[in-house]
Amino acid sequence: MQYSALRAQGPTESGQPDGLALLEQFGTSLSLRRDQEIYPEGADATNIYRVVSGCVRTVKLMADGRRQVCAFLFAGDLIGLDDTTTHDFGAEAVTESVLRRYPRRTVDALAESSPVLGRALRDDMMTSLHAIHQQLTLLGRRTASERIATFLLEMDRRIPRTSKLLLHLPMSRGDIADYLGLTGETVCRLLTQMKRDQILVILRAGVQLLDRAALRHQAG
Amino acid sequence: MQYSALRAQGPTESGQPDGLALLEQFGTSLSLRRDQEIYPEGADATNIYRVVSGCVRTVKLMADGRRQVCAFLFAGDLIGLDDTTTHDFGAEAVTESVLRRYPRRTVDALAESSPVLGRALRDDMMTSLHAIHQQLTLLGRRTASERIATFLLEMDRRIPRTSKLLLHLPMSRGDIADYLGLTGETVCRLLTQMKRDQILVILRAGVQLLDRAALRHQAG
DNA sequence: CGCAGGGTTGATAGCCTTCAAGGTCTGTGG
DNA sequence: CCACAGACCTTGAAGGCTATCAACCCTGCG
Repeated sequence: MQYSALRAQGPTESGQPDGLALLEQFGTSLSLRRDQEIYPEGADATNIYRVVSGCVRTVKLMADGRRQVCAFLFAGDLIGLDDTTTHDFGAEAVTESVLRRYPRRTVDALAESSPVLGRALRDDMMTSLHAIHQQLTLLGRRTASERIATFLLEMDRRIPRTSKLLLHLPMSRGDIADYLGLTGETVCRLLTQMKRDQILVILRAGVQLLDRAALRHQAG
Repeated sequence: MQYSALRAQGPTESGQPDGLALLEQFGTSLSLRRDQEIYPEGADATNIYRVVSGCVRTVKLMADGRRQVCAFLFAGDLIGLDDTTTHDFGAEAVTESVLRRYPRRTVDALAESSPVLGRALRDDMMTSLHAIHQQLTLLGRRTASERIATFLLEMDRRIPRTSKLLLHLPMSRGDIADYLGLTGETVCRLLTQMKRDQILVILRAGVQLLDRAALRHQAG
């Protein structure tokens, strides 16, 4: 059941369902409540996870409470692939989520014997690496409004759509702020500004993008 | 000659010289002038490089000239390992440098047959991944003076020392600024502030750290 | 109905940037 | 040896962008 559901969701990137399918018999499912921790920062990286449904964030905390969200993960995305012995980031459910868990030891062993799986994992890792590289310039060199525009385009690309018009944003303004290196208030203000500029409409469950060209322009 | 020099430098991390030694017969050396480009952003990742001597920066440019320095690399560090088909960053020599170049195809093939080399490469990749994760929180959530303090401690740890007291900083203030997501002026001002606070002395060729405890405190 | 939590908006402050003007060092050529 | 040009570094003044603090709204829920 789980298995076919996972295949139905498919990998986010141009993937090989068959490669990852090899893993399925070694996976176990787990359900998570909103804000439930999957593993803390610094935990042993004994498992990797795959998002079946819902949304997950990876976070890094500072001693005084400042927080950096490293990534948001959606159906099909792998979690914890880019850690070895311990996790650099903690992982938490943003919404109620279903995950599939695979023992890292098994994954590594299978990847050695199956070039297809090895390639699929490497591709996934490269995708997340590319994303994190982008994030570096975003945090280091982009203005707040460029960050918001970039974020909306990224979500527009990645979030599985339930409705044609609505872009459902499952994470809070605070989560978005911690992802973009801003504050929640700034995120609010810039979204309001974009609403005034007729770039989007703010709805209860998310946003509706009206002018993607303007958004791309604003993203720089 | 080149080979023994490379071994003398050794890997930066707790490495296996023997693992990387396997590669040596397939490597060719190249010398670089100051500011010379090794490869541009987006180039095919056909080779990986190892810094024998000198200092290299990896950079990402925006259309309007804004620049993000992703990393500084010193003797023993590998360049381009975390790219697959194309390089996410360009690479340039900060100072006159000597590099060793290895065809990626050869590296991959050797790594498959040699677990020792494979492990050495994976370790190196994880080190750079861990560093880039740190960089994310630094750029997203740290103040300017925390960034500078963190930077100085990183350089204190990584730069090969020629003198007991002097920490030679081969890169310009502008390079440091683009690495930390600041401006050159801010880097200057904060270094001057640290000098006033007796944390360091600014010398012609670099700095001398007087109070590493204070520096760690300021790094947060 | 009241409460709690997130979202929105406003006022103010502060950090860092921008713009600008010297200062210092290095390499080059007379 | 000296003069000079250029690049980098340093320092100052002013401004802008974003954070902080605060109030209010809205919604969902007990």
